[in-house]
This record gives sequence, structure tokens and C-alpha cells, in this order.
Amino acid sequence: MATIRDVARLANVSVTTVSNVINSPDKVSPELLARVQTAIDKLGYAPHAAARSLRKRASGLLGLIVGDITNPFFSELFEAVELAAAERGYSVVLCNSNENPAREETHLRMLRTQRIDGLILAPTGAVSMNRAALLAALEIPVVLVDRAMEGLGYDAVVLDNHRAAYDATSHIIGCGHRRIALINGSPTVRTAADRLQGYREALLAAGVAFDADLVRDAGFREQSAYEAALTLLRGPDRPTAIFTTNNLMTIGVLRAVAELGLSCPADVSLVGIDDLPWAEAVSPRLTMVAQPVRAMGEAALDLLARRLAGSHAGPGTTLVMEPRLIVRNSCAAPALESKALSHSKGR
Amino acid sequence: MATIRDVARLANVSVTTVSNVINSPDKVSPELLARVQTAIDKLGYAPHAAARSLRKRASGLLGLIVGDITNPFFSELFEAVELAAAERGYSVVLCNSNENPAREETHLRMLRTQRIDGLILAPTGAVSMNRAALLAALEIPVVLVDRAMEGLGYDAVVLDNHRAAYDATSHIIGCGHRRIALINGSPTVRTAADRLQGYREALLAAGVAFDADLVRDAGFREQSAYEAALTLLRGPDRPTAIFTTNNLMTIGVLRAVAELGLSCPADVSLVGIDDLPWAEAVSPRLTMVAQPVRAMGEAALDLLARRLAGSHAGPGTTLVMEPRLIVRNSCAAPALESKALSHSKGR
DNA sequence: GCCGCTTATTGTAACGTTTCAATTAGCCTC
DNA sequence: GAGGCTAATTGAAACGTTACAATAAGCGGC
Repeated sequence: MATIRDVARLANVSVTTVSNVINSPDKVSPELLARVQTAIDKLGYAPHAAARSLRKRASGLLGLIVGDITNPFFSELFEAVELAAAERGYSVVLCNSNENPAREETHLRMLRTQRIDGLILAPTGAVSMNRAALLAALEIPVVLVDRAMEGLGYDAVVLDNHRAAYDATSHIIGCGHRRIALINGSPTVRTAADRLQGYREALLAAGVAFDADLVRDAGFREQSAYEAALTLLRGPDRPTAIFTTNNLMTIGVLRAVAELGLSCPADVSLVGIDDLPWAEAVSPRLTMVAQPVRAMGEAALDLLARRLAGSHAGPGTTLVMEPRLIVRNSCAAPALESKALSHSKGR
Repeated sequence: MATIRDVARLANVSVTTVSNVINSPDKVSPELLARVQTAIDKLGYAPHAAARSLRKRASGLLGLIVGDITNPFFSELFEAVELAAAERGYSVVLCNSNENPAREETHLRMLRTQRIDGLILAPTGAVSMNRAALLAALEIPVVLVDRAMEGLGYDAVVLDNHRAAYDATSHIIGCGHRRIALINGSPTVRTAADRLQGYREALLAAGVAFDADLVRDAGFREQSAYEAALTLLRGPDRPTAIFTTNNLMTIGVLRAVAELGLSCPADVSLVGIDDLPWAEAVSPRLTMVAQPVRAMGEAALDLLARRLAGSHAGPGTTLVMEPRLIVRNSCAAPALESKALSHSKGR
């Protein structure tokens, strides 16, 4: 493959001139510029990224680590991040940790040898000290998405988790429900704690008693949510509505409902956080709290780009994004079994 | 950040020795090996990928271009490819073309300057001459996934599309259907043509007449499939079953069915190619023809790795993978409206 | 017509590795 | 004890760029 030297030779100029044509075209006279350009085209010259980044001490690469690329939230996030990065001349190296801390550390090490210029991290699970050290060793700007880690001074883009849960719960209450189960992640992670808090406050605001039996920790995983829903729905005095705090768990609950032969919303109403691409394709159409995923990706990249440009020094900023409740029809008035005999069917 | 030089200095050895410790540890004596290793740890040294690939003339990077990372087929493919690549010491640069040929070309150019060692391409749309030239310019092994391009001599991993469609159609016929619509991609792309062929042959084998009015080209897109399903289902003498040939189109059809207030499988049966992660979570659970996505990713990477290792020279091989029909309950016996008055409801 | 100033162009030294040939040391054989 | 091997270690030359200082050329002012 042709090198910058070949181009220089063919165009009868110095390598520096060719380099200038590529990097700062305004520094070279129009005639040389044209001559060099045709030489480039004729040879099909493409700069050698490795050589360039060796010299420039910047790779033009950004890292994005997610827990599960199969999760629509993360694949959309990648889409948005990649697009925004391309606009600024960066390429994105996507790493899928598969929710596995060991793999995440391997990725971190790999990204370190790649000398990425910046990192967007959607941390999964708790933040081990080891990982914090690895992050620090990167010596580059880091932006956290979806989950903030306090005290490390990184920028972050998160959902207003409290409001998301508050809005969802209020909507469910507004439909007439009183026994509302919450299937949540582990309250040791901030995101889940905030969502729990939002749920509780909505209950409080509506004068509905909080019942600890109705909240389950399913660790944001589908299978655990499926199991939790099964026991919840099979138990005595079952909830009339279930609120799940991420898309994976919503799928798990859906599976449980289908398996028990229950119908939604007639037997149980459902609302979840994270919209799904197919939420309008199934019956009932799913009522969900959508995160502004693309905006979050763009915001993260913007934060990163500004750090890299040096226009945003100082301590970490946390951007809080607003959720949006999309009312469809998986949440309706509960059947009035205990209070009356009338049987509400459909709407 | 520490360089190999710093390590050498600290361990009191030459840079070459440090390099050997990293790349061929068996060439260095145990004592030096230990000394160098502790120096590496103490400094937290990580090799500089750019410098390394500049010298080695190999980047350790593989490219993967997909049309839509949001599509579960592609995100699973990435997952499999990345895992298999990591096992062999490669990192994967994922490019999302968003079904946009221009963006795909931009990505190809970017991958060229990155000097990737090999490329896995899931081409979307027709293959322009321009793109073929760009591929050739890469001067590296290329493996096509999902869609083969004849005559270019590349390795490829594809589904047995004929069989996938044949099996699905046969199953639908076996349920008692005669008016079976096919919502397919454009027959100018090989994948769609093969699927059409499989559909026709299954019809033929069962003695069911082929009706051109029942096949629609929705270009593998959700929205077009939605529209096609709408007209199909609103028309007179509507089909009793619809067969969609990819996951996006299945979602589109589902949306149409929901919107028309029809119920599946009572009013219309559905079978689609491409399994979906939530196929078991909805009612009815969706009967689908699954592609062995992970196996396809691994096979593609294996092909690539063997080319790179030089153990697989010569003309392109095409691997044909077998689909698997997963019978769930979106396809059942049709209502017998025309032949009898009995109304079959559920099972 | 010389001086200083700007603008365009160039040569050369990095950047951090790996490769390759060269050196040293140790050991066996005759 | 000289010669020939093997194994371990090393120094220096690449790899393809960009940055920087240096040179050359053009031009206006005096």
C-alpha cells in the first residue's frame, strides 16, 4: 500500500507538503495542493493510522463499554455515540462486557494498549476498586452513562431515575391500582435505589401504603424477574399491577404472565422503564417510560469531546435527562373482584 | 505513560529483552523474565498498539460492518464475533452503516486507514461496483455474512435460505393453511430470491397453487412490511397465514395485526424467519425459523482467522448453515369460515 | 538595492515498537 | 585448548507519520 513518501515522490514535493495537504490544506499553495491531490487519488493513498497516532500522541479512538449489546438500550446508545463521534472525526471501539467484570477488565486493558483518547462507560454491577484503578490508569477523560459513580470526579449522563419511577407509579395508581409490585435491580446500585425511592414517594403522595412484600430485587436480569413475577402472581392476594425498572425485566415478567395464562391488562397491568422497539407491535401495546437514549449518547459524546478539546476542565458534571411516560394499553383499571362482582373486560 | 524503554531501564536490560518477555517469553532466561515482569508491573506498563502495529505491519484489528446494530440478529452476531476474536487476540471495530451505502463507504475508508487485518461484512442492499472496488483496495481477507456476493471470490457464511423458507411454509401448510402470504425482501437480492424459491417449492410439494397476489416485496423493512400486511389483511379474501422472511418485517406485521384488532392465531397465523429474544414473552408465543447466529459469527471469524494464518488460501468457500424451526403457537389451524360454520376459538 | 517581514516549502528528528544481525557466554567434542 | 554449537542478550535500523526549525522566495518600504 502506498505511503506518504510515494505520494511525495509522484507529486514532486516533500513529504511535509503532502502531510500539510492532508492536515492543513490552507498552508499550501493551490497548485501544489491540486498536484498532490491527484497523486493521492492516483495511488489510492490512505494515511496509516498507527503511524499517525504514534507521532500525534492521539489515536482518534474512543472506547464505549456496555454490559450487553443485545439490549436495545445499549445498541441504540452505540448507534448515537458512533454517529456523534464520526461527526467529530473519532472512531468508536465497542466493547461488550456481557455483564462480566473480568471481561470488562480485559477490555479496559485492551483499550489502554490501544491508547484510546476517551472512554464512555456504562458500568454494570458494582464498581470494584480494581476497576476504578484501571480507569484511573487510562489517564484519559471518562464519561459515565446510565449509572453514575460518585466521588471519582467523572462526568456522567443519567436518567432522572426518581422521576421515571414516580411518573410510572403515579400512572399506575391513577388507573386505580393499589397493590403494585415493584421488580427492581439491587438497591445497592444507585439507579435502583433512586427508582425505589420514586416508587415509594408516588405511593406516599397518593396515600397508598408501602408493602415491602411487593418489592423484589431481580438484579435487572430477565430470568430473575421472570421468577419473581411467577411467585408474585401465584401467591395469595396477588398484585394487580407490576412495575419493572428495566427492559430485560419487563420481558421476564411478560414471559411469566404468558406462562401462567394470565391476560394483560385484564388480570394484571404492566408498566416498565425503557421503551422497546416492539412495544407497539404486541397486544396489549406496552405502556413504558422511555429514556432519551440517543440524546444521552450525544450528550455523553459532547461531554467527552469538550474534555478532549480542553474546553471543559474541572470536576465532573452530571447531566440528568428527563424520562417520558408513553401511555399505551398494558395498564388499565384492575378487575374489581374483591369490591364488586362486575367483571371489567377490555376497556 | 511508561514506555518499553522505561521498563528496560528499571530492569537493567535491553529493550529487546523486554520486547521478548512480552512476545516470546521462552526466549529469555527465567531470572531476567522475572525481573522484567516485576518492572512491568511496577510501572503499569502497557504496550503502545500504534507503535507495535507500525512495526509489525499488522494492527490486530478486525472490522465488522453491519446494517443495523439495533437488529437483534446483528447485535448477537457482534457478540459472537467479538468473543471469538478476543480468543485469538484480535479486537473488533464495529461499524453501523444504518443501511446507508454512503456511510458504509465512509466506514470502509476509515477501516482502510486503520489498516484492519481482516473484515467481516454483512452487506446491506445491492453491491455497488464502487463498494467492490473499496473492498478490493483493502487488500485483506474479507468474509461475507448473511448475504453472499458471487464472483468476488470471498468466503461467505450464509443460511440455507431455501430450506428455511421451505420448512416454514411446510409447517404453515401442515397447520391447514392454503392462503399463505409471503412478505419478503426484494428478489433482486439473493437471500430473498432463495427464500421465495423455498416458499414456492413447499407450496408445490403440497399441491397448493402459487398466487402471485399473496407475495409482497417489503425490502426487509419494518414499515413496508407493516403497510403490506395492512393491505393484505384489509383486502377481500384475506390470507389465513403470513410468512415473513426477517425479524424486522415480523414486527411490522405484528403491528398491523394489532392495529386491525385481529387476533393471532385465531384470525391470522404468523411465522417468521429470525428468532426474537422476546418470542416466548408475548401471547401468542411466536413460531419462528431461527438462524444459528452465534455459530455463523464464529464460523465467519474462523474463516477469517484461517486466511490470516495462511492456512486457508485459494478461492472463496461458502458455508451454508442450517435453520431450525421453532414451533410455538402463532401458527394454528385456520378458522373454517368458508367451509363450515363451526368457529374454532383457540385450541 | 538592501533590510526586514511574511508566506511557502523543505529536511530531519522524533514517536515506541519489533526485527535482524551481531555479540557474548557457556559448553561439548575432538 | 582450539573450534564449533547453542542459547541468551544486545544495538541499531526500520515502520509511516507529524512537528519543528530552517531555508527560500517574494514583496513593500526606505
